[in-house]
Amino acid sequence: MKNKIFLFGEWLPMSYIQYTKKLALVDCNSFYVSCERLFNPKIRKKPVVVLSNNDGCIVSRSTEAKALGIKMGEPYFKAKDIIIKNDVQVFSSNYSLYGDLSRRVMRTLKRFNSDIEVYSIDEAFMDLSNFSDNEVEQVGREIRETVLKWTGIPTSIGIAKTKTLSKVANHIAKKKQSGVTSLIGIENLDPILEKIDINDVWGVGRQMTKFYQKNGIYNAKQLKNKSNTWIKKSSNVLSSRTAMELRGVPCIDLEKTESKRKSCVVSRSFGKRIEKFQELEEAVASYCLNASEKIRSENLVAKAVMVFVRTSPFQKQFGFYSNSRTVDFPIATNNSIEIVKNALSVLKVIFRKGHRYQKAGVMLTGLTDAENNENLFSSAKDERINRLMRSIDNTNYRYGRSTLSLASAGVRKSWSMKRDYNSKIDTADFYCLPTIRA
DNA sequence: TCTGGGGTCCTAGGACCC
DNA sequence: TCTGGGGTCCTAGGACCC
Repeated sequence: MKNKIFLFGEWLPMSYIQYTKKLALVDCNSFYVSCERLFNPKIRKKPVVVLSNNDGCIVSRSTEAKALGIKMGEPYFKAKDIIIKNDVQVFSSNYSLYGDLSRRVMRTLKRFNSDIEVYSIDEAFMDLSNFSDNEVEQVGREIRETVLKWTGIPTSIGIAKTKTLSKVANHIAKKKQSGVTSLIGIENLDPILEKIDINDVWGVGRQMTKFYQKNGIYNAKQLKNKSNTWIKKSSNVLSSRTAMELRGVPCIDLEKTESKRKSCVVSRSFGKRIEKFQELEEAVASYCLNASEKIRSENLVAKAVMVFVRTSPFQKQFGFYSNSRTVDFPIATNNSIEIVKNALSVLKVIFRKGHRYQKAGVMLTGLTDAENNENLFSSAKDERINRLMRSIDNTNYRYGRSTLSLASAGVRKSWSMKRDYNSKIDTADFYCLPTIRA
């Protein structure tokens, strides 16, 4: 319990009594849509949506699209009528573009303060504690303007004493012209928290919303004023942390150093339903190649691989089938060949003939540093395999993914996902540079 | 006809041990 | 025939996030 102090019936970080923090949450507005707009001025004022993988769901909406009543996460086919009627511009997601623009935004933020936590592709927490209470909102505005000028991406910024409150502030900032809201220096936050629906509080999801509402808690103020004992007893520590944070007591620290991940998932829905074992085998093999390349690039090894397959949960008339199986490796590995071999061997076990498979995936678990993986059985053979993997990775990096692959991953890939509305912009690909003719 | 993908953390319950 | 209690570790499943 070093670095912690017992306060309000809870172990809290020592930092709480040392000084009060000022945390900013910077959130890119309709991030994927903003990325597409950057390279396509014609859609600046139009309603725009970006679809998830396989063109399945709507995952990003412009303000105009939101105003039309298109909902977040809604299946594309259900929104199609509104989309056609209102000439909504539709894009398949283009993750290499979004990833690249995200890095530009984060680099810009680091110019203001290197103490940032990159929380997701479009969000970062920043520590602005070294600015005074009255300065902080103006600093937020400067950050916002700079990001807009340097990257073209509009953001909203919320500033408060805790992460959960800065989420609240950000929620308010989203609706403001200036795009910046600071709750620093406000004595009584109750009138503000009262207007925040309980399901809009960070950390309160669908299940907890139902539970809270059943107990008469409909907004953030009511949760804040509920006793911690009751919350902890009827839920768990995470919920009581949320309540503490609403009270202005920081319980969730800024994570400045990005920690190594513990698992790596590659999974996809298929462009069409699959019934043949061989096609499933190809898909699982290529997901394995993908995942093992990813962990090699982060210098990790996996203790086990899990394989899963399933049919569509929405088409009950065919009967739902879902199954998974895990294999442990005798020695942690990142060798593609070994990972594929093991994954395919358990795929045989969970495959049932006669199903229309909709999705499959692999998960590498128990990831640890490759350096610490030396053991009694390491041999010259391992070194040869490592060299082979390195040269495959280098080739694929230079000439494009899956230039070098395994035969088991298939060549035709008839199962691969749909991307009918790709904008074909790739800021990380030389061949996508626009050409100018003289 | 068509419904995403990739993470983390917590908890309950079982296996196992003494 | 009667069959303890407490600890640890692991896993699966659920809840949350974006």
